Amino acid sequence: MSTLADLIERYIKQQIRHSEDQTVALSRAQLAELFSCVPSQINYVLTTRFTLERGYLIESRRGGGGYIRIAQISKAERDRLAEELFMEIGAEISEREAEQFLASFHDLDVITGKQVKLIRAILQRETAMTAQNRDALRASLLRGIIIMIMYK
Amino acid sequence: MSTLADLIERYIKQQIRHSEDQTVALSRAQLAELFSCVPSQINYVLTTRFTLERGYLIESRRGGGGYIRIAQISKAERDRLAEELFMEIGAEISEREAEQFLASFHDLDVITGKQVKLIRAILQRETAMTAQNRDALRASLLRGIIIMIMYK
DNA sequence: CCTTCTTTGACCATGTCTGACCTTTATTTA
DNA sequence: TAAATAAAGGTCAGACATGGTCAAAGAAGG
Repeated sequence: MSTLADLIERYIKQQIRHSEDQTVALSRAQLAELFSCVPSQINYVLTTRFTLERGYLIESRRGGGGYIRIAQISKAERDRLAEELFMEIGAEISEREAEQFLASFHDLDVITGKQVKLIRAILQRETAMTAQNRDALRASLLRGIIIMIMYK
Repeated sequence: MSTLADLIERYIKQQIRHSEDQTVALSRAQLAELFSCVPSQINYVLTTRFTLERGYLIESRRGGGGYIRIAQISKAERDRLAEELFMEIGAEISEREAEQFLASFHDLDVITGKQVKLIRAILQRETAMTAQNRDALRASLLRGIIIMIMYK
């Protein structure tokens, strides 16, 4: 049985399919009106079904002329973004930055959740072994591992 | 879906692009007339979209023959401003501040429109995951991402 | 039952636009 | 040329128009 959230999700995805550029702009209030529900229900659907992990970008604006725009990131686009992200790995990165990269690569479906854990463990283990230049080592490792996965 | 302010902003930016020296001089009253709105609407657009942080200089004069001149600053100047802007990212920033920073970096050509969207999504996603210290996390993420882009 | 997902509503934050009133500068007039 | 007047532009508060958040109640599934 479909829930309201499912219906709204389906509706939005249909709109995206029918669009030219895999993007829809909608009014939260109007959508809520269309489905006879409270506006915040729309937020619920967005936060549970149109996340970055699932390949969607959401942007919105309040006030007069406000809107919610949902864009589906295409496979090619994701690859491009992943490529860009990869280029952004500097010569040296902190543990925290490495963590951010891992999360982003995961979001872009470059690596799985298990791979994230494995890579994290590898980074920790390897950097613990050397006394200097851990950040550089971490960057090299991350780069090496990611490129292996990307071009497998 | 565009608001009046958006239309006026677009119009002015177009004028600047079509100019020789990245500068336009306009009459507040005439512009207001052109867009059928009150003159103060022009001020609204100027103060929200053509700020120094975003790379524009405004000068004006009242009285007979008065004018408003908008100038887009040079590339070198923009780089300097971007540097300054970066330094202004505090230890903790709100979502709204992050949004302003993104708009500013975008106007200063540090990041592309697509990068803005991606970064916004990443910030939202990451901050949604942790319950505390969101502002601090947001600041770190923004700093990290921007600096990687700036010095890539 | 217990947990997780869904739905709602009260309250919040932010963006836009207008109009009344103010200030500055140029031009005209006495 | 000082005063008056006209011709710009500036400020600000308030009305509106949206979207966002969060906690709690309700529903569905194990």
